[in-house]
Amino acid sequence: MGTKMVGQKSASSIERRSGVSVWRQIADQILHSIAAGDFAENAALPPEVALAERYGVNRHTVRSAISALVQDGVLRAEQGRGTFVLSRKRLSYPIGARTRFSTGLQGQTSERHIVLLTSAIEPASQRIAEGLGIARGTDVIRLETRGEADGRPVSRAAAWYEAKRFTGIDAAMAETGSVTASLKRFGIDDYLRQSTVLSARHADAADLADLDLQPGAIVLVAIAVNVTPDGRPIQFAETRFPAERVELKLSAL
Amino acid sequence: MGTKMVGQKSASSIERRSGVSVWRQIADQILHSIAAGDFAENAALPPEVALAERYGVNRHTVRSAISALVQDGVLRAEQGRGTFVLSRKRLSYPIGARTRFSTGLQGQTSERHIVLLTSAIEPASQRIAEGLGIARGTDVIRLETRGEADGRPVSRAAAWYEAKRFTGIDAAMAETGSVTASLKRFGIDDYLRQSTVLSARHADAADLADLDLQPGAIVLVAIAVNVTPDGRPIQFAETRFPAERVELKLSAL
DNA sequence: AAAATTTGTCTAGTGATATAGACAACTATA
DNA sequence: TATAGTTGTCTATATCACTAGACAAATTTT
Repeated sequence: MGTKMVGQKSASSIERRSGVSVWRQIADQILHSIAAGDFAENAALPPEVALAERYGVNRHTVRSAISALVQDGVLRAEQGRGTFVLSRKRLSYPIGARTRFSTGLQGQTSERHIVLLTSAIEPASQRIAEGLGIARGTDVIRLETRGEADGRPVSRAAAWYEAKRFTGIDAAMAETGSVTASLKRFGIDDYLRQSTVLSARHADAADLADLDLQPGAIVLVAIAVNVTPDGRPIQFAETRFPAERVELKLSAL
Repeated sequence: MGTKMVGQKSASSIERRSGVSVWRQIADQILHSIAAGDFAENAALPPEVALAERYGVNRHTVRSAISALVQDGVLRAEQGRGTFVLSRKRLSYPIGARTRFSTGLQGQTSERHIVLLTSAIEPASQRIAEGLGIARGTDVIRLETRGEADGRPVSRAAAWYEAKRFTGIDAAMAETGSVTASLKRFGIDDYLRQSTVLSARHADAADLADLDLQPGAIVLVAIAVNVTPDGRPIQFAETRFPAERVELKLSAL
């Protein structure tokens, strides 16, 4: 019995007939194990036979899991030598009353920016109207953006602003690449995060494409309302983070 | 160019050969759709043939998805009539500086409590020692608890306290079923959440058992440090929430 | 009563997933 | 150089996942 004890980890085993294939479950566990810091950068994974024994599966099944992670750029396999962790650690993304994309990630990455993907004017849906405190059907501007750090997508957001009040914010965003700078043009020097609701789900087809994820990946979903210091709603936003690359740090509590 | 439909809903499609079976992907999407409020309580799901057409799969595949959700208590199928949503909405779980289990869920459920599962004394690991600001290897008390609301598990936590300072807190927890009440016995009338780190992952075998989840489910993981008002660490805790039943609301920002 | 709608069950065929074993290719080490 | 350890490839087989079609059973509508 390979009583492999991993510190505090449970003996995480495999569920059959669950709708999730064995190789993917193993890939997920390896990924989780790497993210948890069980392997140093460039460290060797246990050999395939050992992993197969540990998970109680055939070696070929382990190979399927590994090859998915190699495809994904997480591992590198070298014939005769072993399989090695390329692992980039997860970004710790701060969430707080004054969270700004750029400030919080300082020091963790060398390069980061926001890309404006599309913008459109549309009538406010029920939940957006509620969030912004306006009547349902009022025109709002929707900005779709992607946040990138070191060339990898780390967030994907849709943000809604009241159209009448923020005419031209799409151009400002495209030009400055910064929400804070864009809002300055509308006389808003400061804004606060009023509320945030967090959930998690499997990535859908859009997430897979937008965030460059593999099927089966998990996204963290944050729905937030930003307000001026005196409490007037400015922005309603839904942001999706790839759970494998990002963790959320609630620091300003 | 795929004209991306952005009504509110993405054209949520199915990924083949992803390691996640088609029926599970559909089950997840239906679940997500229910959680998003697309169906009223007791509303009828579209008929199987319609769903099959919409997802571009065989009717039997849709039936697999539905039967998993029926097994899971989310849907009820009635021959000749249709399939109906039993849907219990997700609990909105508040996370803030002064989050207490009981207070925040008020009004959302009729019954809620914390069960102490096990307790043990063990040497502090690196990360726990760091969190509590003590030397690695110092004895700490670990309390394993489960939070339940309306008879369903909504959280599963491991909390660590310095053993010397909080001798007997396990008994206090067992007796009172409340962290706040237990800490009062040690002269702590108030405590704050210093920091919280959030992530999400697939539920492992332990989560499945502890939280009564189906394989493939997602858990939100919150790692928190609680401190006294003057900043002394009291408790280091890791809490897992079932993403399908709980969302986290960051309100006290 | 009849028709239409919907879920439930059955059979059959195809492709993906997983197991099993053997051996080749490459690397590091004794 | 020889050996042990590791990844890469091949064949074969069994099981699961998905498709396809047909019909039964139950309910609602006409």
